[in-house]
Amino acid sequence: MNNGSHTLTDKETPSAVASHRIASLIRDQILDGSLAPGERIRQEEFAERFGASRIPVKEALRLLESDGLVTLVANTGAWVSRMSEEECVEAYQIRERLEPLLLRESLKNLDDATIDALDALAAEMEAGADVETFLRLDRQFHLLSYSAARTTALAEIIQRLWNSTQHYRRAYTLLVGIEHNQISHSHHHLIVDALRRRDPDDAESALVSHIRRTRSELSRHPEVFG
Amino acid sequence: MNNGSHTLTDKETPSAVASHRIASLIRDQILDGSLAPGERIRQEEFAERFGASRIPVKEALRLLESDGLVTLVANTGAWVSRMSEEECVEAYQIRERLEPLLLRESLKNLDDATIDALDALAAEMEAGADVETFLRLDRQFHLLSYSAARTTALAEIIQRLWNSTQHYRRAYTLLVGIEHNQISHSHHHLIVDALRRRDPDDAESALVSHIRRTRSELSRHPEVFG
DNA sequence: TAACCACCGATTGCATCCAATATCAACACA
DNA sequence: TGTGTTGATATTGGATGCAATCGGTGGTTA
Repeated sequence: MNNGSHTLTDKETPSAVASHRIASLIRDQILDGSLAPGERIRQEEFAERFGASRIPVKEALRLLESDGLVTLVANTGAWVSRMSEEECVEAYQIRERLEPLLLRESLKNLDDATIDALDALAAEMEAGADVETFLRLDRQFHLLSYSAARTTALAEIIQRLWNSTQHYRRAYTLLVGIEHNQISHSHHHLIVDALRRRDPDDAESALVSHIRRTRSELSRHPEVFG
Repeated sequence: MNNGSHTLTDKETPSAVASHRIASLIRDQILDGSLAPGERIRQEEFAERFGASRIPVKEALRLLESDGLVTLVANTGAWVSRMSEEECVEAYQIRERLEPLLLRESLKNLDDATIDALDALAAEMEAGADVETFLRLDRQFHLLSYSAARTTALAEIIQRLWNSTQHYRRAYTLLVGIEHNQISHSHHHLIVDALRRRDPDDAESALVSHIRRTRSELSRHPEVFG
């Protein structure tokens, strides 16, 4: 889905094809926050920005629409998708059911070196830094914990959900500060511990409570969706 | 996603737009079996068949690719997606986690009349008929049981999974015959019973065992994927 | 005889041009 | 003064034509 370094499914996307390349560029801009929800995307403007015609931009927007990142209205235009609180909560409900399954699948093939790396990441997060580093390390931690899974369709659905909620996750973290998310460190350690013991059920339940906690936190801060 | 009558999410797809209309037509052909997995889809051929240019066909193929129904290779062509046994099993693993959630969400708003209708459908299936009727009623039963859910993203993911596995479900049923799926009737009755008692946990577990049974049956008949 | 290379047809990807549609502002009218 | 209507403008959707790329076939050579 994404050609960036922070990808989950590295399927060979022919980025030689302009429409896919453009889709990746726009996607990155949405994910890193330079394109905020509600902002309009004009085909002509982006076409000349990327030095291409409007056709590949149009197709790129279609791709992003199916990712849920862009909302298209016929004969009218394209906007960066805006999520309501209900939609975001729904995404977390789905993640709560699916990510444990992905973690379980990954655990089947997870080697000790990767578990050590996860441990190191959890410790590094605890050292504390700025919000952007916190978000980056958190993403890295979870993606690495899923990296040994061979279930590509599942990974793709989950990556989609991560992407579509990314903006609101950042907004929430910026709002409450990382010190308010200290409890996440405990969750991460619990997950690493369960993985090291090769206990899939325990790993699942630790991850469930981690995701559920974030969901309820988001519900307590509806101003993120204003 | 789909403009046909057998749709789950009736979001206003502007079918005035040619690319969406064409996507629906091709999707229907894939779902009803007239376009089998592995078959090639030539842009020019389908363009003149639908009385349009190649551009909307190309965009329609992109849409179908993101639905997982079509596989695109750059500068080479498009084929109806073919699933391996592993991919199909993976789809069922995901369904096993997600559909119970959708059923639970639906149950919150399900009225008694709909439950009666589900009961009637379960009975009608038991009366027995040909394979095609069996498949149609089964689909109708489950979609109706989900119809009161307001979680659109969840419904969309599940519809996608149904669509991508539809061909293999049909192949399996044709192979073993409907009499071999008598046990499904019991599952359906269990689900209706749990819904009538407004017991979400019981409804979930009945549905889980229903889906899991189908998954293991599919694993026992790998020739479906030959 | 088998393997390798060059060429050619077929098919898709992209750019340019034209048509259709929505948005917005000015204007007439009650 | 408020409202409905109508026109101009901006923006997207689609058709045609050309360039780029892939797959197969024939010929050549070791």
